[in-house]
Amino acid sequence: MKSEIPETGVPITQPAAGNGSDRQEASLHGEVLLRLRDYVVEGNIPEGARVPERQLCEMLGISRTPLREALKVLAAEGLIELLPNRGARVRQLSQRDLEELFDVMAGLESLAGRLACELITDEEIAAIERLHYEMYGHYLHRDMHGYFQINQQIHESIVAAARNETLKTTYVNFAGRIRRVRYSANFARKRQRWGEAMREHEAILDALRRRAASELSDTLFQHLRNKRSAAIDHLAEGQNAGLETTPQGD
Amino acid sequence: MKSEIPETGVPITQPAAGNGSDRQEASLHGEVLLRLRDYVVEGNIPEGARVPERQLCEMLGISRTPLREALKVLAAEGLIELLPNRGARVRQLSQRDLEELFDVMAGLESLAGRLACELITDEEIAAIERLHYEMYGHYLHRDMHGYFQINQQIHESIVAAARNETLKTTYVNFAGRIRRVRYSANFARKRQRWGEAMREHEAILDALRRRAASELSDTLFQHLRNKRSAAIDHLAEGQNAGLETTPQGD
DNA sequence: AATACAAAAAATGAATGCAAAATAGGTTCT
DNA sequence: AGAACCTATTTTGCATTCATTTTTTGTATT
Repeated sequence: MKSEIPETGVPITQPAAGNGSDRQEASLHGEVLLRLRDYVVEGNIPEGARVPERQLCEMLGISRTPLREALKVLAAEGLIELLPNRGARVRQLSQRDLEELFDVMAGLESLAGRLACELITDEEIAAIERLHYEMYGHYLHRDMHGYFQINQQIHESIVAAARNETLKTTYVNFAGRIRRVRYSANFARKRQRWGEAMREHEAILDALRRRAASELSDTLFQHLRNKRSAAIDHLAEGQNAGLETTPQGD
Repeated sequence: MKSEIPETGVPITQPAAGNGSDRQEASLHGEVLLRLRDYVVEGNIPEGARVPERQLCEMLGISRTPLREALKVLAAEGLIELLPNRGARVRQLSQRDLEELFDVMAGLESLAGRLACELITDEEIAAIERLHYEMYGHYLHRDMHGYFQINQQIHESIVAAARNETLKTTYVNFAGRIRRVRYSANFARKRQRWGEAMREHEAILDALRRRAASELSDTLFQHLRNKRSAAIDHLAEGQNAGLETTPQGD
């Protein structure tokens, strides 16, 4: 097997019928775009692997026209790259690329926190506090999966509280790019970072309660920066060790 | 004239030949994308105007396939929107959309400033200082155009100093979305904001010299926030007064 | 005259077809 | 045997064609 994509394809038989997912998209192009984006984000295609259009068409059960449109969009989103006359391949992210991505994410969350301070309600803060304590429970039980999930919910809640759809969309886009790597490399937070991260989260909550915009902005940025270091370190180790990809991992 | 696009089209006769612009793009799709993006950003198509594919094809001298690919990408970039079976139209930005865009821009620049503090050289700071004094000259001479131009250069310099290509790309994308509106509405900074803006710029420079990351982040954000208010106010006035579009303005 | 309906025209979404480029495979030459 | 070259196959980029859907135009009815 020389970097061929695995065939996990379920053809798009019923474009807008009940297919488990709640999103509906009238056009074939849109459906293909959603499917293909997930497919790439979930790490089903090895990095840098060449992706013959034909094969994807068969996998999705469509012709090349809508597929190529979707590929162009995914390229614009930064998930894949299109080499002239040489097809699409999954974008290979260098360590530097990842650092950049993490920093932009940090900036976006930092912005989200700043904006959130302006209009967030007591109820929203209370909801985040509940999540925080729930997460603390997972921390005490050393339940990494649960912890990670709630952690993500907290960050999403802050972004939601910013009340800025443009920001949210951008945030989701970048999160997808990173998630691809996360899926592929299956990296998790280092155990030793846990306590630190919990303390940072408490500082975040504290600043949020006081609606201290600048302070929250700083705290969030620093928190994400620390995350970045842990992730990059872990990834570097994995790369050196020739880590195999684990598509379904989480 | 019922919102038809004006015909300013120069067909793409020589895809990669010396066409004034320094960018070269091998594929027809890429060329079309660049041309069309500029065309939209420069405000050549009225907001919300329907854009018949056929007409654009004739204007660019190509078939519908590469054009449609480009349209999909522009839609993904947020410049136009594609209504199912009803064609593409230039995305109409509500006042809320603009506020969101400005805030995201503010967040990105704020991030840029924060990152810039980490690695910016004395030479880069000196260059920005020179720009600052040049801008001050324009301010004294009440040369709004010159002022505006240098102002933009300063902000771009800060983004460049962040040494983050991902951030820069995102920044340019959002700047384009706003620029479209700027071109169309031809809004300029209010005179009364000038003095204020100059003082803010001095504070920015000051924080930059001291590499005070958090402070610079705050100052930049606040500066952009103030810009936002001025722009939104101006735009609201213009809309109420039924301001006509001035594509070539600047 | 205004509304409702129906047919025609046009525009969109997607599939197919075709030429050019790239890759693969085989052959020749050193 | 290995490198260079040439041919065949595959793949890509774009144009064209076809089927739907939308929009327009025309007609009939109240």
